[in-house]
Amino acid sequence: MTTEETARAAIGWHQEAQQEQGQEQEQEELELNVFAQLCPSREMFAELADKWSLLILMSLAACGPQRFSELQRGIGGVSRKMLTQSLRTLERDGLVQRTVYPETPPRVVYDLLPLGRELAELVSPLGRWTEQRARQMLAAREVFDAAHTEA
Amino acid sequence: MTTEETARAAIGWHQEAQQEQGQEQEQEELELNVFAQLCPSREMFAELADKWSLLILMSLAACGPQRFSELQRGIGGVSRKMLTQSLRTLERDGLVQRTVYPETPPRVVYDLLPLGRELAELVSPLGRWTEQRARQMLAAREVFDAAHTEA
DNA sequence: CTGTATCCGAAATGATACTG
DNA sequence: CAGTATCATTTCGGATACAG
Repeated sequence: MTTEETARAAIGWHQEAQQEQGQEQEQEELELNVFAQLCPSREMFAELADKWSLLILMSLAACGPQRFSELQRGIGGVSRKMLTQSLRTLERDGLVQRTVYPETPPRVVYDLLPLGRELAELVSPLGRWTEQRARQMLAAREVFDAAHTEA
Repeated sequence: MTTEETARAAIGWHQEAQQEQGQEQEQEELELNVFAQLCPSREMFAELADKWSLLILMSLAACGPQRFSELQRGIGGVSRKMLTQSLRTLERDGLVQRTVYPETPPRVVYDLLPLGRELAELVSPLGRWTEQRARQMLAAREVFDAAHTEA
C-alpha cells in the first residue's frame, strides 16, 4: 500500500468504491457503498433518510412499544397515510414488528426488532443533537439571510 | 415525582413535550422537541433528514474539503441543482463553509464547520450501518414480500 | 468550473370518505 | 381502532439553456 493509499484510507470510508461502482471484484463479499447511485445500500439509505421513518424509530426507542394511535399522537403532524406507509416500509425491512391483538376494537402494537433497535440507537442521538443545536443553526441562518439581503 | 413519572422519564427523551407544544413555561430555556410539529427543531430536523444533505456531510467528513465537482462525482446521482440547493441550506445553517478562490476558472471549496463536523460524526455511523445491514434488510424484504404475495 | 433560471413531468403528501 | 382508497395539491427533481 502506497503512502497515498494509506492517506486516503485513513481519511475514512472506502474511496475506491466512491469513484464508480461496477467492477469491485477484489473480494468475494461485494462492497456496498451508500455513495454509489446503483448500490442496494443506497436505496436503503434513501429510504431511511426520511423524516417520518426516523421519527418513528426515535419514538419507539424513547417510549417503547406503541399502538398506531399513540405513535400518531406522539409524532406531531404525521397523517395516518404517511404513518402507515412508513411503518410498512420499516416492517418490510425487518426493523419494526407489527403485532395485532384480535380484540374488538383491534389493537395493533408496533415495536422495534433487534435490527431496528440498532438503528434507533444511532438515530436518537441525531434527534437530540438537532434539539440542542437548533438555536445555533437558526442564529446562523439569520446572519446568512441578513448578509444576503442587501441586494 | 411519582413512580409513573420516574418510569416515563427513564424510558427517555422528554415525553411532556411530546404531548403537545404550547405551554412549556417550566424553564426560562424553552424546550425544543423534534416530535412537536411546530417546534423550530422539527423544521431543522426535517431539513437534515434528507438523503442529499446527509450524503454531503458524510462525504465531507470522509474525504475532507472538496470542490463542487468533486462532491458531485463522489455522490452518485446528485444533479447540480440538488447539490447546489443542499449545500446552500447547509451553509445557511452554519454547518458547511463555502470558500471561493478567485482564480480562472474559479475554484470553490466546501468544508465542514465545527457544527457540521459534530453532526457528520453522528451521521457517518448511520451510513456505515446501512451498508453493513443492507443485505439483512433486503433479505427481510424478500421474506415479507413472499408472505404478502399469496393473494 | 460553478453556478443560476426556467420548464415540466414524476413523486410525495394532505384531506377526505369509506371499511373491517 | 386501524387502516385503505381516491383525489387534489404541492414539492421534488431532472433536463436544458444561459452566465460570471
